[in-house]
Amino acid sequence: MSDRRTQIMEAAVRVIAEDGVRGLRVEKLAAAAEVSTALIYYHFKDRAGILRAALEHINHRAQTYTDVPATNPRTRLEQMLLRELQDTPEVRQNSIAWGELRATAAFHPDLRDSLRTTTETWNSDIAALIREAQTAGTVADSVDPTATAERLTALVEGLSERWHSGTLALPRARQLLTGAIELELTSP
Amino acid sequence: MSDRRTQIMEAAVRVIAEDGVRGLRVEKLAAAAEVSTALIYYHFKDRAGILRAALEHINHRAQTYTDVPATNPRTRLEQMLLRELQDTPEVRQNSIAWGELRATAAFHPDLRDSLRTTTETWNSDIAALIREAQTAGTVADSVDPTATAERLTALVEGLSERWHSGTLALPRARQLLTGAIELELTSP
DNA sequence: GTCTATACAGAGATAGAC
DNA sequence: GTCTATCTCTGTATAGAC
Repeated sequence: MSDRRTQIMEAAVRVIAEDGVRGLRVEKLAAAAEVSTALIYYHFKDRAGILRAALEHINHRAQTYTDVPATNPRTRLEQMLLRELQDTPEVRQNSIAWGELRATAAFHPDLRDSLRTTTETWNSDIAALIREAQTAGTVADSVDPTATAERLTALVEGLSERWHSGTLALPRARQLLTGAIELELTSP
Repeated sequence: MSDRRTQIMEAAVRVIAEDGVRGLRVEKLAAAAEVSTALIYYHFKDRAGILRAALEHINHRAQTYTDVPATNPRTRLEQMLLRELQDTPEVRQNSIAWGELRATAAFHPDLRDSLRTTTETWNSDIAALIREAQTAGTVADSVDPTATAERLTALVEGLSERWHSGTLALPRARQLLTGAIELELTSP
């Protein structure tokens, strides 16, 4: 991928995080990326192409920025999940943009494949961590890693959207998530 | 509110559920409502007015359609939550439209107040049900009704969005939710 | 590869009759 | 209150020079 493409995609994340997919205007994207609209069309063909590429890009960012210093698996698990609920520009941008793409996928089936892949990757990363923790003895064997991972990541998304829509304060969101992790990992 | 207004708003829910907020075209709305575009502008002033009213309308619908035949509190709780994850046209429409509303609120702060109110109502309804179940002895007293309600409703929203975006099959979503309810209501 | 300038379509909004 | 007809503007996309 050329430098220009990444430059435009980085700008796309910012613009989408600010105005939403719904509010994405090619001209504004061009301004944000400091290039002409024509160049954007040259690289991405059309608006749908821009969106597809932006999704891939956000996807890629989302997969990588969650790495966390290695301590014990259970702590890493908590940190990985909590990291999505942090008020830093990078996380906020990514999280908003990611939410937008999810929402958009409800109306654009062509976006779904890559969305599904990323979600599955995230789920199985979390599930793997749970299994590690089980091996280490910090989590009970009775816990179902797959289902637990699916629930926790879905909860993160739900909390995250409430945060961004102003329905839920961030500290409360983190608190609720911590409670859920506690509950999920402490078997009956 | 006049009949015409409600007629148009009912159509708006359908159109938004189908195309999203961004995909809402006044002309299409007019066709769906079987009126002229001019009439819509007459009643709602401009596109923003249409949207505001539509979101209020969705809000209102969302508050009412979750009533459930009275059995014991715990069962009603499960049914109220599971009801959001059903593949009937009405639920699907409402749920998609509601998701759109939430997503849109991230970029339109003026929508947040009514959104927050509705969410809080939902939360406290669920919390009340949990307290009832505690009184009835079906749920342990150690459960925190407020936090549990917040987590469960947020999870429903997360699962719901995954369902609509094609990331998660509906039966699986229901299964995960049931599991979460089980976990939340069965204290350590 | 990248720009400036521009064509073109589609959607929001209004005028004016009934 | 409601319609038909139409105006205007915004945003997508392309042509063509460099």
